[in-house]
Amino acid sequence: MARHRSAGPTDREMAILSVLWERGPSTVREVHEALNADSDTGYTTTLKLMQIMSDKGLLSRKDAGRQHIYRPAVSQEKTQSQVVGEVLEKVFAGSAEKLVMRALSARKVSAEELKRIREMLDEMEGT
Amino acid sequence: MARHRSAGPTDREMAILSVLWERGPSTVREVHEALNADSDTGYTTTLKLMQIMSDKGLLSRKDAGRQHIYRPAVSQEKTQSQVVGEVLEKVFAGSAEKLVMRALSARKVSAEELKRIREMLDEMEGT
DNA sequence: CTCTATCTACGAATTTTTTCGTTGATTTAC
DNA sequence: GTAAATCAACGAAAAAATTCGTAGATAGAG
Repeated sequence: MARHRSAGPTDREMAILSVLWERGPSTVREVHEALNADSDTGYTTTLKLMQIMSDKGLLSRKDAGRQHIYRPAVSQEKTQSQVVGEVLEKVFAGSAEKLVMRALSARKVSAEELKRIREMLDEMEGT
Repeated sequence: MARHRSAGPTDREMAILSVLWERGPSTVREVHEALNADSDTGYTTTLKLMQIMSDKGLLSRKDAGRQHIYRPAVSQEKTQSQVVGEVLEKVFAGSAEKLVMRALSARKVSAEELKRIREMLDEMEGT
């Protein structure tokens, strides 16, 4: 009697979405091969997952001869916001500050990026 | 033949850790009741999960008469960093900037917090 | 046309995560 | 002391997520 996931794509679904966001509309084969740079699962696994995602409304597809061309049906922005929102609640008790701190110390951030972050802070305070 | 989770506590495990980080060492009963403010699962569910987490090394426990006192065996800092690291890779293609942006627009951040974030940016640039 | 490769569909198996029922022990209230 | 409440242990079930095998259809090579 497991409970409902609040929302958001699963890990594998996320991986597939990432490929599609980056590559644009693609066939199962293309996604599968992009994916197998990292992992190593069968072709039908990727296919099945993409079919499920299509049913769920995460992907849309159209026929192209014998094969199908898939594209994301959800935006990267919204999905990212959704995931961040979940993590914020579940892991950081809602504190965006803490999350930002951890993110900044987790990775090198270029001077360019720091600048843009500052600009965003300015905007937020400016109002 | 599902694959290995790269790391990190599951959702429910995370919820339990959060309670323990906030409350400090607690009994199963206490954790269970703190949890059921939100969800609504049986006592034995919480118990079982905490036993599993104990086996995994996420929690440690010591006897106190008939009952056990549990405490986190992993730090909140490391766990948060770990989760952020995963999200960074899987959802933001490694871009801390993007993650920070989304986090900032996801929640109201107080002037105080903005200030501390700025200070962190200063430190990072200062070097 | 025939053979081979490739693709989707479908069902099912596996793994992981979450949940609970039952049991037996121990404490507490009466 | 007896009954009711509370607890940990354990095994198992249910749900969710991931994986793949097989089958049938279609396209392309020869």
